[in-house]
Amino acid sequence: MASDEAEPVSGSRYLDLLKGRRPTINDVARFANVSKKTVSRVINKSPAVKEETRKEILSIMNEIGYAPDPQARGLAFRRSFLIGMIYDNPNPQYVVNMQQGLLAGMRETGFELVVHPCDRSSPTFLADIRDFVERQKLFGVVLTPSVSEDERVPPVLDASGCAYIRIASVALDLPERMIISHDHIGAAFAGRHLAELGHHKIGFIAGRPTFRSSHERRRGLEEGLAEFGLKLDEKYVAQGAYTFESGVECGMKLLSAEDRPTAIFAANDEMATGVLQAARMTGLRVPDDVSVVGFDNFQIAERVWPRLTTIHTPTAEIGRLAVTKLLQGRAGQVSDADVGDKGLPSLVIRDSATPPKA
Amino acid sequence: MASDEAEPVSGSRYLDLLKGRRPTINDVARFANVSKKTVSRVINKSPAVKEETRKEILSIMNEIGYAPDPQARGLAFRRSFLIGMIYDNPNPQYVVNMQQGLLAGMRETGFELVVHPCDRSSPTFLADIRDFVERQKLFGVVLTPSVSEDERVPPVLDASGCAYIRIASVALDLPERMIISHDHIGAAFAGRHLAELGHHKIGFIAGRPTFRSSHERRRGLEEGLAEFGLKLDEKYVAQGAYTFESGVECGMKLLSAEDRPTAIFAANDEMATGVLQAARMTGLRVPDDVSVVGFDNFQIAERVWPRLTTIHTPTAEIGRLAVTKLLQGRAGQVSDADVGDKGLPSLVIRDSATPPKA
DNA sequence: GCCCGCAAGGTAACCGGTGTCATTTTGTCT
DNA sequence: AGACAAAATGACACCGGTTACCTTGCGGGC
Repeated sequence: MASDEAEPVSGSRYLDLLKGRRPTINDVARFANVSKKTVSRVINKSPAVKEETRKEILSIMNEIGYAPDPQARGLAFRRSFLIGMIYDNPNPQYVVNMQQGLLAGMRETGFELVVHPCDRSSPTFLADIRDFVERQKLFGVVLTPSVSEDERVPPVLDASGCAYIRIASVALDLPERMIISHDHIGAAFAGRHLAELGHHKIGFIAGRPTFRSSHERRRGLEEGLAEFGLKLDEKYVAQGAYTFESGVECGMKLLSAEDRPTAIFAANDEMATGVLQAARMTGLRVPDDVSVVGFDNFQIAERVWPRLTTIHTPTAEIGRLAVTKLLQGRAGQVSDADVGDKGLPSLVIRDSATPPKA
Repeated sequence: MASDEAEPVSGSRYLDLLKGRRPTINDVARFANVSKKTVSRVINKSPAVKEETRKEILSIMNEIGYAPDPQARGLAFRRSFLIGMIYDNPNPQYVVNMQQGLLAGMRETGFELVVHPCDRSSPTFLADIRDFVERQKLFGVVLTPSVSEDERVPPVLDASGCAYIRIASVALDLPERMIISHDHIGAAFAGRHLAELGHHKIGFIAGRPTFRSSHERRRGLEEGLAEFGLKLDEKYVAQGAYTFESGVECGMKLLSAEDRPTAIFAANDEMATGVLQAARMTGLRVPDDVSVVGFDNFQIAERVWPRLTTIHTPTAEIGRLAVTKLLQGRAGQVSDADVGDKGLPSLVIRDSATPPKA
């Protein structure tokens, strides 16, 4: 079964008494000869119910296909069974992967996902979030970069009694409120890989500086290079904005310079794709004349030519961990939010990076 | 204001009586010296309230920042203020564009969007949908291809009293339950464009046949070609699956044949991108040796090389129209779901299609 | 045999709104 | 001024659960 709600068994001795209505807690109570409070105890896994009674009630629930009404429950709990995803990341692939991960984490939990894009630069930004969270009495929200990095947000959520998990590339908060994507570890793979290939003149295209990941990815690159005694030369660094267009622009700048790098690490695949474009425009071949490494391993990395060597980020997995942590501590939830390195980035070698020619 | 809920005015004569609680309908009633039923009438825009009373109540709501609790309202209404998006389309760009359109359509309405991917081939497919819709008592759902084309779904939704709008490339239902994307009109542009460029040997790569759009796009192509006395030759038709990989495969098949087409219309951008790949693998240049036209005009069309000439589909706009229609008939809703050709596809000329060389 | 304590379950009010129907107010006509 | 219909408002139960608190039954210690 894909749901925790059982099918009503046809031909049940109770089913016809319902006259097609969806069963309520009162129906269950009536059929089981108990008060609705006892049924409520079963729903909420209270230990104060005799095993025998519990079995009987569960069996009746199953037989008539009863599922508690989240709205009524929420009203009494003063909290809904909805989880919000608040985001401002413009990359569709990121958004979808993240949603998929969140949904995977909430499967079978009875929670539903409400999506809420936002604009951090809007004057009503905080009021929007507060309204969203308070009106729906959200159980919790997952924040993704760069909203997750905005320090004005957590106080608003706390004031509304809304739990939250911040997904970011670096620790910004208590561990129980964070899922860290460790971007610098991924970027270090890129640095090491390019150094191992024999590159010395390595360019870097940074992402939008309001995203911590941009800095983390640079830091990681430098760490990786340092292991081979290499240093990132400031003249090979360009300031991008995580967009394709900025990748083209920065690529042009770096590649048309007198002294150009033999390899470029772009802080995401979009910009790496832009570099591919810039290389074509400047008559350079990838990877023969210049190697390119991206970051994210989104679909586009496999669709462009040459296919991008890049850093894989387990976006969906991170999303799954995020809801798991958010729901942690609730009855029946097992904490498996620290499953080791499933949440870590890794290097994916394709065709866009080779040793430099001569 | 981004929300229909006003900020509480600080220093209000009432605000301190609330002791920090969120105001309820009882607070408003108390302050206005009316019964909560009258307040309820104002909330629901009942005409049976004297204008003077209404003004007074609205002013108090505004002053204390009151917003009705959707959960409580939903419980009484036996319907939530949630709208579901049920989809199985694997293209992230489509999903995100659609979500964006839906959200645009629900802005300021007090409704929220709950996303629900599904698997049409799962044995629990229908039960999943029923559970989702009934448990949350969804106000309505928007169905996108190919779930929208599954005739088993509407009866389930009807039985649950859940409104729905089906988005599809062709009419499948009553007009008030459909938004039609008219894919054949777009595909006709492609056919006309290639014919006008002087192509005679035109290939077509179909999408997954379980999507109506695949057939509609073929039909459109044929319509466009027919206007120039051209016919689609079956030997230039390949059966794809809307994926990049299938595009590569079909591209290889078509391009490595003895008698190859001079132009290929792929039923979406993903497959067109695959054709680009296949052309490279067979040593053919695009557009010099073979022209390529895609469909969708998703981001990838601008990121590949050469940039794809393609058919733009206003996915977000269609989504906006869908919720508008879904919410139609509710108080205060103006029907603008038939705003003419904003919802129609159009041709976007880029670099992948030129006249054939000799 | 009595009292206490705990396990198991019940009662009634409440969460924040809406439906139904009764009641009061208002305006109009004679 | 009185009668009466229409307009405006209120009382109360209810939506489907939960919390707070009370009752019951039973076993053990003295």
